[in-house]
Amino acid sequence: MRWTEAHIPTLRDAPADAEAISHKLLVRGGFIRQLSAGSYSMLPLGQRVRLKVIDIVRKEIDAIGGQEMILPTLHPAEIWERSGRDGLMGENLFRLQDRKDGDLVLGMTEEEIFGMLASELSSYRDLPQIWYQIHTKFRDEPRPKSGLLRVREFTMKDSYTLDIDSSGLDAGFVKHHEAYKRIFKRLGMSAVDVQASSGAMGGTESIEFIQRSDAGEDWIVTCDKCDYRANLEKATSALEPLDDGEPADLERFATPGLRTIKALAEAHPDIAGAEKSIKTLVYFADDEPVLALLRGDHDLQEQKLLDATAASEARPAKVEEIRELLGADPGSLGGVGVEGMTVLVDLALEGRHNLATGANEDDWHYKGVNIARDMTVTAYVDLREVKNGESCSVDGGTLEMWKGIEVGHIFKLGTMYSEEFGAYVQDPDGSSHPIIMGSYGIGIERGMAAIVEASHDENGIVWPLSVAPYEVLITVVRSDDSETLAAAERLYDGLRSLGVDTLIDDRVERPGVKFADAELIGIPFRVTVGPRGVESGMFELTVRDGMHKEELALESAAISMKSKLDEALEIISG
RNA sequence: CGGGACGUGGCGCAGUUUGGUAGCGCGCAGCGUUCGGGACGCUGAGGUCGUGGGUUCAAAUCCCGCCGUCCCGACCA
Repeated sequence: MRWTEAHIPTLRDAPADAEAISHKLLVRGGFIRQLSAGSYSMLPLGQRVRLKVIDIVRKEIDAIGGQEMILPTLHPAEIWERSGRDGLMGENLFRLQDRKDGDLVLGMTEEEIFGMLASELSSYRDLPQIWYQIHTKFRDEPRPKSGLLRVREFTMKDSYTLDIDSSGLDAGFVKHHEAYKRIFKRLGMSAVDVQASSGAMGGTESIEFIQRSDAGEDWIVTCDKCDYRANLEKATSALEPLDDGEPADLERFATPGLRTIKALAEAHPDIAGAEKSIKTLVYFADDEPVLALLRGDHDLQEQKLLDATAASEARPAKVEEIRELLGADPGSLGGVGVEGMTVLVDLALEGRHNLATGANEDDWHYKGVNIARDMTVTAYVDLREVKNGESCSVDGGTLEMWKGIEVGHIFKLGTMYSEEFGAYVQDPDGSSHPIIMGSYGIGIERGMAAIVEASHDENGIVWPLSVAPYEVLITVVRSDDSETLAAAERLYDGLRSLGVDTLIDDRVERPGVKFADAELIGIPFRVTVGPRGVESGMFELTVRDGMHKEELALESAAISMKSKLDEALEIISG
């Protein structure tokens, strides 16, 4: 492509209040433009990158047996009502009406539609299947932000596995897991797989792929010794064992004015240290009151509460609600004697005794609390949020926390969609089984932004070769000089005939402008062609990543450039 | 949804406190000089000041409503 024929409007200035560096660079470089909050146009340069990302994703999913199709994004709302996700997704689901007042929604993912298609299958012989599409998704995000990182309209590769049994699901899940690792490697990313919560998708197991970046919104916990990696929403850690001594009797004691665990611990260090206290939290999970009990020095991880209650929404109870439920204000709450209400106790409290907790009467507490003896516990579950520096529950290593961007997520779904949409097949014995589904997503444009977040310098983007809008940029230093331009054109034709994706900057601009633009748009290899080089028979090659320079002999420049590219591509795919 | 800020040529902004009919930088067009790291001179084009209403002789500026955008939080596959 010739720069003078291309649409590459680079800018000196970027949106000043934008937070994410990838957003600034992609706007300045002429890759994207914002239309409205969370809605972006892909300009020619951006579209080239996007298509290269899509191509890599498509090839890898094809390679594990995926069959590409394309489904509607406009869905009758009734389908989402049937799956129950209409309510589950709440405000995040775009809704609209057609001319006949029919309720429609725009798809966020398409388990429902794929499930409906799967209902046409009738025999185990039809399985397994991997179906996928690369298509637009809509989410009415409460707060789009950070450019392409969180938008309302985007492209997702969503694939779905259909299997007769859980071992089939496991196999499809592993295939995707491996394919995703290859995809992110080929995209030039260092994204890692971490254990994750399934959230509103439901299902049993899920793994996220996270690109480390401060622009990310997920906190990841990793062990410095082993390969334990988990989203904070899911992460666990090992705790030092505590000795509670001999079990004592339950006893009420007055605690006037003591409304925090800290105050209680300071006033009664012998009986109510934070580790020996119970933190009592009252939540509403889908309008159902839940008591969540944690050790006094621990914090609740709300996603864990959601997972434990299978609720789609949780919120702390208001003070008046708490008073109505338990008869006391926060600060004097406890689980002793609570009946007829879900009581979830964190695993760190299991088997503990001689603890202190509120008595559900203002200014009174219990001591000598033995959870198993004195409370009606619905379940012991993991509710605690891991803290930085705690010990790994696998090998005792030290846990570190860092932020990252979720670029992919794979789920073992189970049978909920197939049951709802009638996707059953018969096994060899003739009995009918719901198809077991898995679902697997990659956000294409978010991936692009994550690449930029991870790969840029002070002068601009450093695209990995595999997704760069062009592989080689020829910067013509004096394109008004006919001899120089002719030499550059010969190189351009030579590279193009060798199949190299080449952009030639043939603008009549000063060199500084061209160099600055070259670095901004981040093409991996730049060949500088100027009168000086034509004179001496050498072109200068600059590798964008690191800005290393070397010389190319003029007459063989195209060939040697091509072999350098092949070498680089081999490193990526090998 | 709560808090904060902003909306003025294509882009980035000043002007608003103190009302008098719009300005700067970049970019763009023409001419000339220059040009291997964001050149310079001259000339020029380009703006319903987000929008609706109000106050006023007069509104980018003051008042009210609405819309939009960004940031923090809540939220979020």
